[in-house]
Amino acid sequence: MTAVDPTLIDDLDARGLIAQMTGEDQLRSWLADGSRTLYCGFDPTADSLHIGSLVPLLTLRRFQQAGHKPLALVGGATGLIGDPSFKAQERKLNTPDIVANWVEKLKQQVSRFIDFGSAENSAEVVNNLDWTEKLNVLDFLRDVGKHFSINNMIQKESVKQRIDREGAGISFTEFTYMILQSYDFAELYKQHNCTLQIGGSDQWGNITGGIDLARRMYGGQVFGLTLPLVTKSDGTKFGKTESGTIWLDPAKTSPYAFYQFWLNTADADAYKFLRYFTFLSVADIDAIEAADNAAEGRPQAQGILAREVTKLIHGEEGLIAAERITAAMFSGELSDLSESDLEQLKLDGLPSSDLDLSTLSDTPLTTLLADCGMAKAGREVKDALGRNAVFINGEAKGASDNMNAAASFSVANALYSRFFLVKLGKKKNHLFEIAG
RNA sequence: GCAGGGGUUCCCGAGUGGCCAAAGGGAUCAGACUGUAAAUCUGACGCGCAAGCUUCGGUGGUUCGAAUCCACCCCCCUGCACCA
Repeated sequence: MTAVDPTLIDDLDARGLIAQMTGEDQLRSWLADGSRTLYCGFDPTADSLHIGSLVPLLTLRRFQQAGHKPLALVGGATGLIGDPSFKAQERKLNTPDIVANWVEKLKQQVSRFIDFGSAENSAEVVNNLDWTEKLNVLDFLRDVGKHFSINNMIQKESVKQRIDREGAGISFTEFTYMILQSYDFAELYKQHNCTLQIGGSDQWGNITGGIDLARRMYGGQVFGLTLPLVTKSDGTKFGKTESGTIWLDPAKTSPYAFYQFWLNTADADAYKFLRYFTFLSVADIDAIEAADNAAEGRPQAQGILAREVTKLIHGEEGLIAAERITAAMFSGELSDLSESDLEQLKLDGLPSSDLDLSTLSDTPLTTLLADCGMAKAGREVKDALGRNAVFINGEAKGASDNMNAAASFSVANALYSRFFLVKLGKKKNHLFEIAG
């Protein structure tokens, strides 16, 4: 039997990672007394997870490090239905082939965060479609549905607003989601002796549903633990930026952009995020906070956070690439960059595109920079030009340069006759390479 | 099905014949201040370098002129009825 770390719950608690749990004392001793199997579900709602799923994902890993066996459940079945929990509106159903495709991608992604190789508590990925697919309706209704009381289900906070609220409503399909997820827990209890489900705090209703079902169907005593929803001090939504969601897939959010996201964390959130998203000890994080408070000026927390999380998600190479670009864009002199440095930045994931000089004469900068994705619309570029906040190879451009892109992008001005590094505002950079 | 309420620019939400690309707030972008932070202040915020162009559920109409008026249609909500 694998040795377990009995302080796990205390550590999670100290990190602020426990929103709710069932049978606290019982659960503590249950986890302290032996290696247990737990699971967390991830529904395929896109072709990649985003940082919203990071807290549960990393928590699975914390359990594994403490000697427990994690199961990552990918919701091939539940993804076909859609979880109504705290959703304001009914969602559109995705087609089975799309969901199946996403399931495959999530399986691979999830696999990188927990350890499958080694020990007795090696992780597994399971798919609830495997046991739901062959279930027929009548059996489901008789064997599973009988254990659920509609009276209880409509009391759940997670669906209450959909039931009470004007203008929303809930379909039978989504309403049934809770039953499906409950069935997962019961099934995992039977198949894997899985006795704990973790998830975001929005999953509480679904988790307690599963606990009841496992008891009713198999007489099993199982537990639930939920993790807090990540919030930001300024009240805006965590995990989104102007350019959209922060994904875990490096093809969707480059390690550089990922690193920058964490680096830009507000002071008020930085230490909380260190506790949530890194494996640094709580004592170390407290020490960092104390040191930052004592010091003048810029805190070190964001840098540590960005490094730790980027390394966790994108590995050492991803981190190095992100730091290389950051150094070049925010501190380095352009003249310090060698030709191969520039080539490397492009490979590292600095946004870049090819430039055809021959078509430049009638293209305003506003169009050019909006099209390459630096700004959402020409208007933003225009605004920046009006404030001399556009730099091409370090040279400030103003409104009068707008119609004269050809002069700004001339071979003579190019770095190594090939590259243009364009900066819009303080934080947006783009590398152009002369095509051909 | 009947009655009533409603569909406005990313979101919330004003606007009921011209002064409306459409108040206000949020989100977002840029600038100042800083520390690639927060707060604050400034500017931008349908598209377009511009001239100008395209919007207010849809289609048609009235009018010199419509988000605003009329007709029909679609969708949502609330009652009631129908169904059982």
